[in-house]
Amino acid sequence: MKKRNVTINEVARAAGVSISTVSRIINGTAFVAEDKRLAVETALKDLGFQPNYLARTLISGKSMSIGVIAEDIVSPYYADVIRGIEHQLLETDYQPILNSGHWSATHEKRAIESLIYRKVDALILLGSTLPDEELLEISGRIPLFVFGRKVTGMEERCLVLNQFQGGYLATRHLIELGHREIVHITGANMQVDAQERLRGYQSALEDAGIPFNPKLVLQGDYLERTAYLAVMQLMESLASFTAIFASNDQMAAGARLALYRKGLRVPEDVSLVGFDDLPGTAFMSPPLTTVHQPTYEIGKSLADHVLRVLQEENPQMPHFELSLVVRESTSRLHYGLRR
Amino acid sequence: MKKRNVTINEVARAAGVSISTVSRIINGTAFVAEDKRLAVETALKDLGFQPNYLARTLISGKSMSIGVIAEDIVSPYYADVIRGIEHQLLETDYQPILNSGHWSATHEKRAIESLIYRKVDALILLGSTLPDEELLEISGRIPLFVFGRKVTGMEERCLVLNQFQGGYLATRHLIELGHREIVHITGANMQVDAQERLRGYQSALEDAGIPFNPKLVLQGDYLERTAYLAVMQLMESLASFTAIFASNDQMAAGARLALYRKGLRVPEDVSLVGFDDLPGTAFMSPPLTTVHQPTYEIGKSLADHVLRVLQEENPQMPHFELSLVVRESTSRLHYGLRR
DNA sequence: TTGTAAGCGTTATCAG
DNA sequence: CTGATAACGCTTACAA
Repeated sequence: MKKRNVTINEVARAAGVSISTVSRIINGTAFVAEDKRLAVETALKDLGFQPNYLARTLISGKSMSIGVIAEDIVSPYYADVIRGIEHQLLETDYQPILNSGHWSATHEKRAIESLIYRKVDALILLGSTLPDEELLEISGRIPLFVFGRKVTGMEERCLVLNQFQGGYLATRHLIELGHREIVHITGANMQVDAQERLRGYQSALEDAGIPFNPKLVLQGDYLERTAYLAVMQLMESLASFTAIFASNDQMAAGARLALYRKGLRVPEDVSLVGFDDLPGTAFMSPPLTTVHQPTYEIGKSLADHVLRVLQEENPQMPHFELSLVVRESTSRLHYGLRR
Repeated sequence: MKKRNVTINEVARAAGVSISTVSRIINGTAFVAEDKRLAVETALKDLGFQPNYLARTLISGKSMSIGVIAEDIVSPYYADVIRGIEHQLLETDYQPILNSGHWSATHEKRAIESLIYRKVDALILLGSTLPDEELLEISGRIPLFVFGRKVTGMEERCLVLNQFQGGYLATRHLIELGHREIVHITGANMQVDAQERLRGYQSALEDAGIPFNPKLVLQGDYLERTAYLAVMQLMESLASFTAIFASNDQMAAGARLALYRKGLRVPEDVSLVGFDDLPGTAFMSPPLTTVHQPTYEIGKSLADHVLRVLQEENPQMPHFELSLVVRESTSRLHYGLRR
């Protein structure tokens, strides 16, 4: 079943020309007499010639591929960025090669080395757990681009969103609806985005003259279960609150289930805001008010940007804003109704 | 910034040996005198030598990579299979190279050719829209494995789940709870799995002596919006039903929102069953009863199987069963309460 | 045990 | 315009 691959050599012999001529025709590098061109072209077809990528790349040094490492390919958040990258690259000769970092510095490092070893022309990191110095060092070896993380020393290669602003927007929205006892469920402990969103929350509170109550800040980890448990516990402690701002949509779902279990309605009894605007949150019941991250567009722009850099164009890193999407999980506070 | 890559040649010169000796030490192919070994090893370290994958692969013909093409990497369903594949491969020297088919034969074909061109050692298709003959032809060029689709002529390379049984299980569950007016929202039109699930639904109905009512079958496409719209319309037509079985979890969410909009409770007024058991459905409100597909395990087994085949082990393709996960979106029919 | 040299399949650089 | 021939970086007979 395994027919040996036909090489440029056999084509040359079949067409009665030299291998250089064949190469020229394949790549359109130079003019070739009409008759030879014809002979070669039919030989190419007849033998079903397929160029060998490895041999090509070995010479040119360009693999026409771009490595993409996401913390987690499964996460819908990164998946959407990846979709954008893929779509943008579809029109070009470049191929994305995907890999996961699994939120672990070891795995990430491994994935990076593996892709460099495979001679990808550039590397895009969708989130990263490696220390700045290490990323800088890698950046010296290969064109490196990072999404979701500012690396000092290579700021112009980083695309970050203003998560602080997102947290602020979400919280201010709740405040404007009259809420003052607003719970915040944080993201994974040390993660920068999570910290920024918390800061946004605090800042909005402060600007509205609402004292910060640490008891209303619940430690989460971006997963449904933890948020669910935390909110359950909060309610059992009889704490008083009228709104919840979760640091991502998944935790908002967890919180929503806790409220459901305790017979609290959303938004009549408790208003709920998420973060990310994952596909699907528009179809939660009720549809979730959340902070939209333009992930797909980011993916497209990022890929485009990388390509430009590879073409030595020296473009500006694109910039994106977060925006609040008001749906049906938030409503004006009904005074007199609280726990 | 671009230091030229150090080659085995420079290492050899630095260590005062020949390139073959260096190669031998790197690959452990043969014994080398202790002193030379030491010299080479320090040279390797000092120069920071990194072997060139392309040159290696050009010779060996093995790229130590496995191409994975999913209809859609973003779909949580396939993403979970991919996660399984990745995890299994993590322990080996093999690298997965991911790509999307975007539910289009053209894109899929393109992705396949691209990966073959890149000399992946095997190809895993997670779903496929190409005709059988084409897949067979590809299978002649490279070890090919297909998940979610039976290709005649290469059955032993296909891993399929019994979707009929899943549909049957879901429907029977509802019947056992006393429901007789059960709506089914189908998956994308021509897709085999969707057809099988519908057949399972019909078969369960028949076995219970419940006449099949085509008006209760709603045409879906696996997306929330369509299911939402279809159920809204159904309710406005004043059709009578007490349960809904959606062909996937996303459509179940869409249906759930429609019920929510009309003030119908789940499961008190209408029972709801999904399909897939995507991460997150356990945290819908209420947690969704659904048919579990062991996607992660499938990914792991599949990768393991591919590796074995590559090692000429001739293993049996693993087999998996679907199972019903009963959560809180279904309950016994309250007689007298219906629309 | 070690080195020389012949590939692997292309592209690039020369002369002609 | 075209054809030798030298790379590309590495592995692997084949000698020594």
